Amino acid sequence: MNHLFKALNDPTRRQILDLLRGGDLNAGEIAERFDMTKPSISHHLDLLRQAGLVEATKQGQFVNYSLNTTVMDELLAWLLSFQKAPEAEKTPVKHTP
Amino acid sequence: MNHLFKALNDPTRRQILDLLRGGDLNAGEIAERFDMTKPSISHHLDLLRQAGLVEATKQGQFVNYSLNTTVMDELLAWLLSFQKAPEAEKTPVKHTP
DNA sequence: TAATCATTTAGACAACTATCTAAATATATG
DNA sequence: CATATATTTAGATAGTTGTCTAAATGATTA
Repeated sequence: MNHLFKALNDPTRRQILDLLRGGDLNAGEIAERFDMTKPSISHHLDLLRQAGLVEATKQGQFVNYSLNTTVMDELLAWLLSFQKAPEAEKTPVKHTP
Repeated sequence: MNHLFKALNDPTRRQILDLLRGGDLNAGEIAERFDMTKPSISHHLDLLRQAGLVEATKQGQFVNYSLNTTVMDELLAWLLSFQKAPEAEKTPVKHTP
């Protein structure tokens, strides 16, 4: 999960993911929405792609980026496994009937 | 969520969280389980504490560390919001009745 | 083919991070 | 009080990361 955590550990990259929820965009359209140069955005997109969070498909001159959220499943499972009460209660508690 | 993502973006820190699921441990007990110096572990514990993922309580000579998973809720919600289908289907599909 | 547009690659640089050793602080105990 | 134990703080260093500019690649169009 290293690549995934690394990819998510940046506000710009998380914003890109949020952006793509509205539908696919190409690299230029994504870059337009940030106050950052295109090479920088290209680098972020590369890290997202390495993590499997986005898929890049060349369409003529353009490169289309689309979300792939299946990669989040493992992380989701890990997080959820923390949520369920793992320990027995230490003091007796009246349960709802 | 920056502190949270930063805290989770390290294998040692994630291992510490996994360790603490088995119950509270003090700093020394945690350090014992890693091939790393105590100051390094202390630093990792500090970052986990900053993110709110663990709580440190001094008990005499020792410092007890315990999990606090409530901080994960926001992240969990964000991840889950990606899972639900956001778009209408593009081709008609027979729904289960 | 030449010119233009979209995107990425290369290289540089400042800032941040993980780790270490040495020292400091705090608590317990003879 | 003096010594030992637990933990953190300080400072140093190598490696990583985010960003930029300049150049390269690839596709479209005059």
